[in-house]
Amino acid sequence: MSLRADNPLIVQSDRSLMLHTVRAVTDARGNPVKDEQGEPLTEEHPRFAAARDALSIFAELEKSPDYLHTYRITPVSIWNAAAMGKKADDIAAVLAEFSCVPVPNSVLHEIRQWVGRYGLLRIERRGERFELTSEHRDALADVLGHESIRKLVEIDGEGRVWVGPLARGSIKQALIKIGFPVDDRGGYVQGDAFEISLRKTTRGGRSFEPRAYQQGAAAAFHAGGTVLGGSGVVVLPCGAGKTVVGLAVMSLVREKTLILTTNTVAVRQWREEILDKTGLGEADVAEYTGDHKQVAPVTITTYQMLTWRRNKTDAFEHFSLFSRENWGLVIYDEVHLLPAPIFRVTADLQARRRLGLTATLVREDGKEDEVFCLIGPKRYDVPWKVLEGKGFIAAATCVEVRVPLPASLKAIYAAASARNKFRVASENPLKLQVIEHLLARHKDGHVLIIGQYIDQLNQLSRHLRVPLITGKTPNSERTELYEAFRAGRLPVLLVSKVGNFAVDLPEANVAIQVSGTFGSRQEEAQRLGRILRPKADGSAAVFYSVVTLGSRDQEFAEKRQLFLTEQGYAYEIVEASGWLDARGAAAEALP
DNA sequence: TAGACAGGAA
DNA sequence: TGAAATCCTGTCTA
Repeated sequence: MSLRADNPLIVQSDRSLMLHTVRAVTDARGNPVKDEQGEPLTEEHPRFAAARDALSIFAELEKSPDYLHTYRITPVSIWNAAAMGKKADDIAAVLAEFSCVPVPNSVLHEIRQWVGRYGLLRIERRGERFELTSEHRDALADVLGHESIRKLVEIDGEGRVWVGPLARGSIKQALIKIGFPVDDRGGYVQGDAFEISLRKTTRGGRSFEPRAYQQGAAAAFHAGGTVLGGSGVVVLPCGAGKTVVGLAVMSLVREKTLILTTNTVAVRQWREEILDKTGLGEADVAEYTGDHKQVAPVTITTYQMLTWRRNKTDAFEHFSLFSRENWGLVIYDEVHLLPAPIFRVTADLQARRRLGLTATLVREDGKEDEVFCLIGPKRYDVPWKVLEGKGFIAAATCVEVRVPLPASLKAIYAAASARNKFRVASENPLKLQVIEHLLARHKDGHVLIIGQYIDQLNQLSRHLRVPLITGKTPNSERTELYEAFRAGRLPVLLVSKVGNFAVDLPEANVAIQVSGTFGSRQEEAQRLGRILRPKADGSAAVFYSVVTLGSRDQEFAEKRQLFLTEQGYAYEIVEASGWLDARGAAAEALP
């Protein structure tokens, strides 16, 4: 393949990738075209979108300023690709196809090494025991050189390496720490059989069939019931119907199932979905929460329930749930939020099938490798833009609105400690006028205003005369407000972080984010997800992120946008000074 | 028996 | 980097 100088990608020897989003416009003779000010004109690089989609399979987006996106290739990003069947040559071919300069050999070499390491070590079942094995004796000898590995295994007289059933998880954790992902072919114990079938018509009376990608995800996970599948993560956008993937997997596995979720609202939603779309009856599906501690062939509980203990030193009181039934499948909802203690239990659960569901594989705590080895590799993912193209999620535009800091706050901002700067900038009072402007622009919209600081939200609530839902709002009042919003009686609703979690507001088509958690990429994705339910009239959704110009607020906003940028959402940037009324303009301009 | 609320944990 | 929300249990009231 010959190198094309007009390609958008540069691969550097430190494994970072630089991708040009634009290129210079040239005339027929190849000379750069300039605008009236004499600045060179640019246009979107014609190969940018294709390169972005291809890179996202094996690299992680790190920075995304306007003209140049930076990706990084990491061991886990390569292993996830390898687990999906990508070969080193496939990855090298993508790099060569989009690169404008030669790809450093050292990088190709490393990729080859990493891909080669996936599956180099395997766990195989031998009767009641598990053997750590490899076709390459050197690799085995290599890892046994590490004390952390040696203490977890038993080596017999023939030099064969045995792993106890309870060490199966910890050995995988230890091995990935030294750079060896294990292909675990140890298989699963058989859970108690339990027939679960999908309905053709829901209880609600609508015809039902999982969509092609939902069936594809379930099939990829199940892998025909062989040891090649049965554990791993399915990545789907918010609003794309992850629950249905869970149901489809349950109908393939047909054994007793334990479902773990983040909160009780989600527990109830899972239960409703199961009753609505499968042949199971009320008595087959139990909720195990603070309110009702029931156990049935399908049991749904929360992470917190399982990790609750009376005192710091006590044992986890509800752990017995894991052994109370002979589960054949454990489903981890929102696997990117999985708390550390659950990792520890999961290490002991390697003999059960494990399905992780999430919209974003990225974790802010960097524990992707733990997810990789304890739940399993990524089995299936569908890019957001693909589902948007097919109309399964609404089209959306993202806008970053930059508003100046009023002069009165500039001194306070400058004097604030690094950590307070973020809060001062986040709570910029001029954001109020920007919101008023946006509300006027979307007079007929169903608008969610989302923020993180209660003080700020209270002020907005007073000035805008819009009701606010926070964690303190009693459940009855929440239900009432959500209902009014759904019915269209309430066009605008203010929500705190409660809005990040499972609330179904299909009508919402505009979201305005006024402040958010430091640099949380997954929070940004969740919040966009709030407005992605397809609209009855097929209209697009708009997501505004209001930030203070040139502040910590703006810096963190950039980091938050990374995940969505990787998914192909482009943030349009708007300066809001022009929207401020006389008061605001004056406040900004004071000496 | 349900709900409302407080207190502690992470 | 810190704030906010959550969950659990237990107690009180009607």
